[in-house]
Amino acid sequence: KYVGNTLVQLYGTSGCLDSAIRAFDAILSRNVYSWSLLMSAYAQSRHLPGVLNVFDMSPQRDLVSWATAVSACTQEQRLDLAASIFKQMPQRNLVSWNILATAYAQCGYPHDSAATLSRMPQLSLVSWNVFLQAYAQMGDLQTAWDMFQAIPDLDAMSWTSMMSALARNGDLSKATELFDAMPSRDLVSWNCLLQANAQTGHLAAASSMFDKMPQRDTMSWNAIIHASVEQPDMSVGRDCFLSMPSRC
RNA sequence: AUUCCCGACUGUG
Repeated sequence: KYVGNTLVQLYGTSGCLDSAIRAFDAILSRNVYSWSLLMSAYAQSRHLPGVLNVFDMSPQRDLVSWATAVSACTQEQRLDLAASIFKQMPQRNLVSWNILATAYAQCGYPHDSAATLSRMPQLSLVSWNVFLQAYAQMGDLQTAWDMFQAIPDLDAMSWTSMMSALARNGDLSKATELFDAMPSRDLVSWNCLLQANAQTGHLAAASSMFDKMPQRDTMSWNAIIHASVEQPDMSVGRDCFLSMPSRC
């Protein structure tokens, strides 16, 4: 029933902006979802003017349309635009506020991010994760840790955020402890600790992780190749590079 | 049917 919208989404999320636009043009009866999906397609292709243009042309705008617009400004570091659009929103929900808090953090203002979150009447798990990341970004690992302990229903992002903060702070052993304690590990959590080891010269630990990983992507390969090249025997890095599949 | 249904927010990079 929503074949047209689904096509726009499919092309949009895979970065085929032109195809997404053609799919959108082919839709006979566009609804508010169609317009949002086209905005998302532009956002995925990092084309902020396109996002805002579609937003302006939309016959109807709902919370999601507004949220998509603000979020697109955020990824281009346009805090001024994000804040300006946020102020004009006719309604706001929890997600809107989460996006604003994310905007502050991503533009280098973790204190404003935390201040925003602390004024919110309700917090979701996403909010808590942004909160934790804001304190980590300020370098306040103690508060981040206290928050980590207090968050109900921690998810993979909470665990990886905390682990990443510890690793960035130079506490590789605590980061490793956290990794081992995680209820489930995904590619991002593996890559995070792999990179932490690789970037600090722990080639043995990095290699061991690399071998044990259930899946690897280009970031995993990049991390291990960089680490291999940083040590005296250059042939290790070369062999590693040559053994990398063209698609992974 | 504000409850179903196609869209928005957070982690490595």
